[in-house]
Amino acid sequence: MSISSRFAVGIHILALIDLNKETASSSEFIAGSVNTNAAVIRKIMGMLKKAGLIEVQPGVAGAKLSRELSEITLFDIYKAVNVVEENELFSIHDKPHPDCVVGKNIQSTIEPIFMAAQSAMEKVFQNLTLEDIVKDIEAKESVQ
Amino acid sequence: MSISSRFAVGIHILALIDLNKETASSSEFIAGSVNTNAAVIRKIMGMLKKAGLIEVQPGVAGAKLSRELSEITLFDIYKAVNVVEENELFSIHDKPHPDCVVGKNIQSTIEPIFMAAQSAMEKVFQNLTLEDIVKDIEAKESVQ
DNA sequence: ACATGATGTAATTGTTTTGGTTACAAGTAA
DNA sequence: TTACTTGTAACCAAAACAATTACATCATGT
Repeated sequence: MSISSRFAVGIHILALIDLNKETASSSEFIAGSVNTNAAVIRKIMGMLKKAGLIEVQPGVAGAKLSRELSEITLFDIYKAVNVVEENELFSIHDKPHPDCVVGKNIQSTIEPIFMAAQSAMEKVFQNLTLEDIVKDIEAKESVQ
Repeated sequence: MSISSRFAVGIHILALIDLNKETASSSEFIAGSVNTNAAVIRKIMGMLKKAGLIEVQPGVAGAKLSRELSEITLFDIYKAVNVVEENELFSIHDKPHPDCVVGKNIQSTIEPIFMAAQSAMEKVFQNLTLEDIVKDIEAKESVQ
């Protein structure tokens, strides 16, 4: 099991749009950097657009960020690309036997724990922004 | 995307073995409580056995916990049933273009963040034991 | 107006994972 | 021996992913 790479690609796309501001980042160009098909990029960019993170116009090459780098958290991207449903990171077997002490109670016992675990994970993304990503990339670049 | 219910079922199995100590919990019996096939239960119990959490003997019905309830964390179970690989909760697109500023650095920038998020999630399970689960179930039971 | 090139989106495909199912070898015990 | 259990292997349908192809639609420059 693994969470879709749409999330990583989404971060890649947004960072690239910013670091490549001077020229238009077409889906073809981004696809070259990500190393995938342009249609895949357009699909993910569609999600980012729908979430209000970027502005794109049909027919015109490129996209721009809707907000400041520091105003876009990784959690925003995570939600935009829809890689994990709300409180459904962990699946629970359904219809455990209601006549059994464990079967009757296991779901309500486990659910809040799974929710807490998912929240702990998501909080990491809430505390990081695209600015952190871009600055980290720039720092690595300046060293080389 | 969702993490396999093997984890939830693993917790269910162990809690049931404990709460049903007085009689032997055969795979058939457990399957009834979980509401699935006995072969599925045996497969998961094989993982729990391999991880040293339970003791089972071929041919003889039932299983017993290898350690005290308080000595078995949810993280132990999580690892035992192998639902998420080490540091691979999030997948990252591979072979981004090395001639691109973003493509060259994105992986090393994102990886530690993804690891931190996964760790935050796993820590929740490290801080909970089967004892917490069983006590919670017993508490619910005593109210009814 | 028209050609060019871009985005938006649907349909298809191969691969992998999941959970369920059947079957059966091998062990245990009355 | 008989009955029951665990341990596995094999197989299947369904779902998710990422890649790919195709094409409608839009924008722009000549």
